[in-house]
Amino acid sequence: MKILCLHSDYIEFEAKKKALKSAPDVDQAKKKIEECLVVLTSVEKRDENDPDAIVERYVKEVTAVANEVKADSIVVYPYVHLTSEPSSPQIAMDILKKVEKELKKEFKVDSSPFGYYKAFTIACKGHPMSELSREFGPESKDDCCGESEALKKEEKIKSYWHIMDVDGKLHEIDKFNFQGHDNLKKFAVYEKNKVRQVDKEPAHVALMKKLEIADYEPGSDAGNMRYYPKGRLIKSLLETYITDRVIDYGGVEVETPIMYDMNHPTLSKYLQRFPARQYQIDSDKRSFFLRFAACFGQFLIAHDATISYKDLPLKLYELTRYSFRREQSGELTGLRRLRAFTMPDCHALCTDLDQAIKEFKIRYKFCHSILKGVGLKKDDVELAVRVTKEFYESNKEIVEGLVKEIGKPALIEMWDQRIFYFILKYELNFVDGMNKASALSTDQIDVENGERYDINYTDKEGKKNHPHILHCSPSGAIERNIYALLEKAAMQQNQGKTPMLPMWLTPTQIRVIPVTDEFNKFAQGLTEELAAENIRTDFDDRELHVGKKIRAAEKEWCSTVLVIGEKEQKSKKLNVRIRGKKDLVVMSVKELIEHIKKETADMPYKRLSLPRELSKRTIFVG
RNA sequence: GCCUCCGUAGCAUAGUAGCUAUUGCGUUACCUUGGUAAGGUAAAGGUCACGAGUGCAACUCUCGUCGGAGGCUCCA
Repeated sequence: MKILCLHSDYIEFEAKKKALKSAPDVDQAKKKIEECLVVLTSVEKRDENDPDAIVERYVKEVTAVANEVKADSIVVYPYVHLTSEPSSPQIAMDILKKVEKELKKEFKVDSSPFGYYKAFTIACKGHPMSELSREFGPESKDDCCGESEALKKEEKIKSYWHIMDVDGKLHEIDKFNFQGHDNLKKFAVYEKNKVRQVDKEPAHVALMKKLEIADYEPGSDAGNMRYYPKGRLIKSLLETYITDRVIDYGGVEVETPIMYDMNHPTLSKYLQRFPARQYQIDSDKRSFFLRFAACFGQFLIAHDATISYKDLPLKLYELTRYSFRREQSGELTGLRRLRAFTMPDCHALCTDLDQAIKEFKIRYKFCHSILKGVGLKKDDVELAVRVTKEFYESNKEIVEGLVKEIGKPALIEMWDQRIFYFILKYELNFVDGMNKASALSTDQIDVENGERYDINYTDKEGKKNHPHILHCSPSGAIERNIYALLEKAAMQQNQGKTPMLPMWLTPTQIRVIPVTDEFNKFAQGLTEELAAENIRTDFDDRELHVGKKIRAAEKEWCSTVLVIGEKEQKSKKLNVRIRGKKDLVVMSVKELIEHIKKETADMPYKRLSLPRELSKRTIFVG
């Protein structure tokens, strides 16, 4: 919808000739209205998705303008020339009729005839507020008043908060004894009361820069980060790890487009169920939105596939680089909350609720195991379960099972009716040093989209059925994993411990430091030898004193540091400084390799794409 | 999106309505050949975020824009 509001002394128009066959006849061809707000109006193609929302928004906008300029007479003037993508005349007429009816409740309203060539004269007042244009759609991004269906619905729905203990008993949050469960308390308070007392920048923001992992990119939109070589390595390792594990679990990896047609019949309906928070792209005459998850692509694939009950559960998987969510600018922070993020998304199509529940349980264990591999144990996360009352009443033991598995009390949110498309959902939340909580792993039982997307499988009797669909991100966003690891390291540092990343993610696993440049050759040989074992090794060939090189290695969080000189060259024994340990350890090369292999067992390996000689490395951050 | 605070060299910082804008790290050059967390000397490096306004004079005051942080709100 595009409108142009003109506060006018008068408007005079005359209907000359029908421009559309379908145009209704008019009884009064010529008309003059004085002291009015003329609203030139173009109804657009995209408005067809949700005419009622558009009417509501239109009335709101026009009312606001009319009140501002103190006009009590409004002229709705159909004016298709404002847009290059008009809606069908039928819908436009329908919308305009409704608009007129609504506006009449508060204003004197006239309208010019629809579908005619018209002659007109407008005398615009010319004061600063007298000419205003507005543009909006059912999905418009600066949609402040046209809240989506789901949002409005959510306001009405009551939710009940509880803590469930390991024995499956529900407690009121206020009455629960949180002793020994500090993080859960912080998380529960955070979720329920939305209380926050933070005045500092989160710790990981400084770390992500200092360690040359990631940085803000002023040349892009907010929440779209740049990743330096070390950050790319860490991301790539996490991506590989999670993808490999999902494939082991039975995931079938696909790749789907990052943008979708706004007017696709199925997608547009789905879109309307959520707040208008997506990026839009206009290309020629079509509008696209950037995906906020892999659901669309995977559902469209599933829609076209021939699926037998024997194939189920069918687990479709994609690592989305990127998913996009246009979060409000004030909500973005470092790597915690982004507008472009990398999210593994694994759906499972299941025959019925029973199979969905069975699979849901398998995946819950799977998520815990994924997070453990990433470096986040059960101690590091808090469980939240969101469930409809109806589902809970008849499936208590499932929720209890989730709590039992994590082995500590959890937050339960219960709704008296279903808001979104799911009946049960859990999240594993990380609570950071400032008591902020963010969801990592999550899974949902979706009872709606099988039908919405017309996804079918053939059952034993040869009949078509819609599957139940599980939506799971086993790790949550990769960037958020990095955020959690850095925040965890920062918390350890505050407790006087040495901050570090899991060794398999550490960019430099072995730093070789020659005592003088005399030993550079030896150092280089040793570096190559270790690197050949798939251990990320580099050596500090810069003309610096040993103490300084060690300091540099410590500041980079290198897992192990070797200082080598004459002693090592002769004895072939290495003095190894292991991060987090006070004393030096003497090892042979073989023992060192074994130590690293043991620490990184079963985790993927990738090379770091930087020169092994530190003197040849570009400094990306001061 | 709204409210509050912030933006000075690659990074981190000091400072003032007035003459050539601090300091540290890093960078470059030279000296130092050094054994487990900072060796020495020197040099280069700045449109004080951007734009407008007020003043004889603006990095400094005011407004706007952009970017960042925190709060509100939100998180499919």
